[in-house]
Amino acid sequence: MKISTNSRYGLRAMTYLASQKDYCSLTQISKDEHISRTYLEKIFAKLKKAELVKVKQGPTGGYILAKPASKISVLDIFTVLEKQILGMKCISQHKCPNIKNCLTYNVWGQVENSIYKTLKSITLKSLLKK
Amino acid sequence: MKISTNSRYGLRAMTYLASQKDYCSLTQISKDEHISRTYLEKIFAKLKKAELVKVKQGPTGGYILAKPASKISVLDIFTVLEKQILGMKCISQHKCPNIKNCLTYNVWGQVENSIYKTLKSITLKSLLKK
DNA sequence: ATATACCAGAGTAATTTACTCTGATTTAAT
DNA sequence: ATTAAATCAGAGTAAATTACTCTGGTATAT
Repeated sequence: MKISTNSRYGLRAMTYLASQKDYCSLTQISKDEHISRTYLEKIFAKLKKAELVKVKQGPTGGYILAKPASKISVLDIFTVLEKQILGMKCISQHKCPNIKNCLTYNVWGQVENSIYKTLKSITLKSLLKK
Repeated sequence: MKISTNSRYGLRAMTYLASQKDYCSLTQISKDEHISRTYLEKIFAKLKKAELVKVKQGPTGGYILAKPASKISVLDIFTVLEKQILGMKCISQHKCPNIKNCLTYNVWGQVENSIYKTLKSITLKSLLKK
């Protein structure tokens, strides 16, 4: 069980943005965080669509948080970047034919819940305080 | 983020054992739970090594829980079958060179902790009560 | 005008997953 | 003792996923 590179990079990039005052270019984030720029582009396309960041194009442009760092949780970010926080087909798409009799089914819901709760409690601001 | 088939099958098989009084053969579990027998063999080799199940060989043999169902948690099972509950290299193997300055590092520990706590609180017995 | 940014989609190598196949070994019941 | 039913062990593999890159755009502030 692990968190995808997508989410991990996204979290790092968002934490980086939270630590900056002005717009940051992807090239800059790419250099400082050692993440491929083209890969960052994919990630930021999603973050933008979800309105977690704002864009300014052209020279001196880049990305900036769309909200205060205290209002953006890790859950907000992972929800956008992780296909599913806990991607069990039997939970998400009701794919398992035996779901009604499945004794283990409840486990996944409980685990998912506790992950949600934890991720929601961590904001970008709280990460900066370190 | 998802739990491996290994762990899911293992949990189902262990829950099955918990619901039975006597030794169960892998062929029987395989049929009832629709899991390939050879695949089950791999899983049970690990469960046996971890002393979560006991073996009786020969005809009428098979596997049985090594402890009461109330004393076996889902965490016990996943610890054996999941390579790592939350397999982030930066947590487990100290692979990241930037770990000391990493602001996001704490997130993984907190998530891991909450998963642990949840999995530990669920016993095989509690799953049967449904 | 143009440099510097973002946008978009196809492509891909490496890794991981979820198994199977084959054959040996052990042991309880007869 | 025989044998049938079980476990044990290790190599092999097809399919899916991951973690990217490559190419060629488009938008816009200076």
